[in-house]
Amino acid sequence: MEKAIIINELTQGRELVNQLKRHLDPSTSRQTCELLLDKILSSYEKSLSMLNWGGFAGEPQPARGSPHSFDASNPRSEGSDPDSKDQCHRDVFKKRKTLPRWTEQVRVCSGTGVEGPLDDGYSWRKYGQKDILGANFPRAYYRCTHRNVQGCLATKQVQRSDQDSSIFQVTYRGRHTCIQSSHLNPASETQGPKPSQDHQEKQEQSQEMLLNFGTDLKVEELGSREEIFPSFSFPSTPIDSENEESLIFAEPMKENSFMGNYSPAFLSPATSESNYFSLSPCQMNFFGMDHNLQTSESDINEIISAPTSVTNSPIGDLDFPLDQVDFDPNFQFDTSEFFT
DNA sequence: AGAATTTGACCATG
DNA sequence: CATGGTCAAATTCT
Repeated sequence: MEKAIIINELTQGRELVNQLKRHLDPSTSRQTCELLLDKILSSYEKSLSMLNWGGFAGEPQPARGSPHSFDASNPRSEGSDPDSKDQCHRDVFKKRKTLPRWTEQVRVCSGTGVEGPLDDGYSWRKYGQKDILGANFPRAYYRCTHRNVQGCLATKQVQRSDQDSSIFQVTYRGRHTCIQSSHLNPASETQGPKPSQDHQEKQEQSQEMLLNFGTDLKVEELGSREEIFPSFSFPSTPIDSENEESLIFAEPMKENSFMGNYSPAFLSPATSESNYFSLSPCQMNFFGMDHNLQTSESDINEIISAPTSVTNSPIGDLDFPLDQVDFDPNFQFDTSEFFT
């Protein structure tokens, strides 16, 4: 498993080098080249760190959702009693706090200029939209379509970037506990749902995403950064400083037949958005999975008071802040210029 | 008809 | 009180 990931990383590094090679002409901005170099370095760093520690420094995805009870997760059940409504509200927010949260920057580039809904392989249902202070574009709120059916608590927010309207910042919250009916893998179904299947499932997801992107939108993952650190699990870490993840492009290797000729649509820090549009539709779909997801528990009491997942799962619950220890301390965050 | 989206109102939080 | 997040009725879409 880890071997495959490392191979992924290294292969990406090779591809990036190839890309850089193609960029070696005067027309390409030095910035772009440096960006590629950063990515290449990140790829190698990641691989090395994985080899060094024998384990995966950061989980590619957090564990599947903790077994919150469905009832609790569905506060709105046509509540006729206003009092209970308030109570439920509180529950909702409590839950929210305990959910892992991470953000990804996604660039949507389509030849026709149609910025469509970002399809990340899950089915989302929009439940709100809000104008955000200081932002040119409203923020859209989505939750998993299967929330009511399966109690899946995953939500996401999509915020279009002010500077580059082709960039969306997607903030995910909570993980999918639902089963995507679109692709029920019979092989894995027979094994039953086990916590240890997370990697596999996530990989399926990303593959599916790739397929979706291939036929529909071209989406690039630009990067991601973790937002929140609870204060207690990592006292020695400067909490105020944000940790920025380098760009990791972990597309599944098996279906990369289209990999040969992707265009240099590789972006470009927010400074050079204009020439990006001049490019023809992306020929390459890169999808980067975030390898440094962390949970964001802000209330220790809640963690302690919700030990169900810990006791139920032999593997342990990655919702638990301990998995921040997995955060690779030696990893270099050298792509900070990437973000505004 | 049922599902999804829109949109103003409501609520918690700082 | 301003702001961000969510609800839910109304509306649109399939």
